[in-house]
Amino acid sequence: MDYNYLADLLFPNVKMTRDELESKYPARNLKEGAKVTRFAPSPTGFVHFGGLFPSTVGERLAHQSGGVFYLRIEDTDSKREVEGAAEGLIKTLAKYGINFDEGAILDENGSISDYGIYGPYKQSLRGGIYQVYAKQLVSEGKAYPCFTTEEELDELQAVNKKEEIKNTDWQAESEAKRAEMLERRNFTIEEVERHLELGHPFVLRILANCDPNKKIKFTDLVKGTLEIPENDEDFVLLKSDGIPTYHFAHAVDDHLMGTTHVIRGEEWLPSLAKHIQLFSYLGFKLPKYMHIAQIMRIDENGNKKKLSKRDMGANMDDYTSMGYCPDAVCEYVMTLLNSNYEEWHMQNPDKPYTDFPFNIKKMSTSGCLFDFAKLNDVSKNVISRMSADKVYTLSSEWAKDFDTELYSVMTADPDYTKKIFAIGRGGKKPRKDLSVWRDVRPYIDFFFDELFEIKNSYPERFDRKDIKVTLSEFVKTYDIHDDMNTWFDKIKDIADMLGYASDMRAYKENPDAFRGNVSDISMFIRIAVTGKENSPDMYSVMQILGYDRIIARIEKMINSL
RNA sequence: GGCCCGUUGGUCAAGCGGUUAAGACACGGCCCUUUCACGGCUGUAACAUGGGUUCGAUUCCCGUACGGGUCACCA
Repeated sequence: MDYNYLADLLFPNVKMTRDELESKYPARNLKEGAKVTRFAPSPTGFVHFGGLFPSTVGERLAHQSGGVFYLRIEDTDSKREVEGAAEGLIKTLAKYGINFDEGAILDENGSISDYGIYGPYKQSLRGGIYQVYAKQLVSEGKAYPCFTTEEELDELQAVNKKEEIKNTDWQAESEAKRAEMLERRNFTIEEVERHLELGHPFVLRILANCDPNKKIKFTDLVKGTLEIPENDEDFVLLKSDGIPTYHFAHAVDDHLMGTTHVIRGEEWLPSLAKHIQLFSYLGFKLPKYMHIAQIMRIDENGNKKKLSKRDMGANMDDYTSMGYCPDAVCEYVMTLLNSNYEEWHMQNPDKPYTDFPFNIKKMSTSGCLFDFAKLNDVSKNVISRMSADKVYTLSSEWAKDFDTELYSVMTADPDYTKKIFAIGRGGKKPRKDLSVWRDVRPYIDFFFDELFEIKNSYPERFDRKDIKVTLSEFVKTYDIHDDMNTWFDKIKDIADMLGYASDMRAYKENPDAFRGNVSDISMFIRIAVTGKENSPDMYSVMQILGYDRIIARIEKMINSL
């Protein structure tokens, strides 16, 4: 077989040689140890949590080492491509601190363009490049055209249509398929010419003359030493439309773009043998690989499942609508990625997570379950460290998009709202009431008459008459200029008057001697003023609400009792 | 079904041949406290399983079970 002739037959328009092509992509000039990583999503939808994982690893590794982190769009599957997905991806990633040095970027018009000399960074624009390598492989007898149609293939592997067949003999089926496929490798130049003349489409397959019984020892930076069987599958390199498959594009692009570390989910592990073979056929240096564990969720049956796009917590846009701070999400990701992150953070509470020395060796080899409780805790701490101003700014930005009523109320008088957020904030032990911006409304609503409604919500156990007396007495004596002690002494006076203990210690020693205690008296007032049984410190709350509002609310409550 | 990966408390996980098997979240109790939130103290709770190797295995090897992934002209 004259492979050069076959190559010309198959790729008559490819004139460029591999050397000519590669001269356009010089080696990167980076310092020793600098890592070149990439995020290479296919634009089929939104960014999901599972995608934030590898991209965070890539970003950290590259930027921590003085290397390059770039974005490549893997849009080789036109059927699944979603309009505008790539643009959305970039914007979302940016929110989470995933910024690219190179690659497909958003220009000032908001559309994708190339930045860097290793482009194009959209695979659909790289057709000519793949063809050069494809032609080379054919001319070396390492790849061949296959004219089997998709329909014929489907018949062969009815088995692979998963669900339906649970009990059939997979092995027999796949052997039959393999035998059939092997047949396709026996063709003559004349047959190829005939097919081509008839305009039959073909795919380009790799000639995988490997022995699956032989194992390759391979070291993955996360998983450690792996033993995988050699690839024996004549997988597709170029689809019938001339566009490469993931495998082929991965080899060519990561070689040309100088990727040093390929970071991807462990679902790629089964195709690793294909990639090793391809790199070797092509004479490319194999990059280092990091197959990182998947994020899991619990399904209806209590089993772990890969967190998929549909699941709660998958879509990053959901985090935005719930009001999670990107910083909190990033920190949570770090805790999952490097188990010593939390310890480091406790020692360096004021440093950004980007100062943390990210360590590949500390990465988990097993998948982890997504845990909202933990995220909330991280988030609560992140918010508790913010200034009142910042909380105001961020929460009102959120409310603008997701709670317009709250937005208009809270932004009407920014200073007033900021005072609310300032309660219990800034000290060594700040309040931690807020995990997400969605929590803001129930936390602050009673400060605004527009969102506040007087209603008798006193629990049964309280004596109505005592409540009434307490409220009237409070109105009589309340002076907003009182300091905290004076203010509270007045409340204690009411307690004494009604036979409630003003001294908690005395009450605890002999509860039966009193009708109740001062906390009950406080509660009478709290419910009238805030409508809630729980609130931040009452003195501060009242200082912010102001005399008129307090008195009005209490009097209304007295009348409703 | 083949192949690959994994398995320490409810969750995330330290550990890398000898430990009272850390810590964080969640949960319970106590303290502080006018409620809440915070903070302090404290409690329940784990090495999937069977064989080896070894003076000694959570740690190393083999098997089993269980879980996950994958088996496309998708990535």
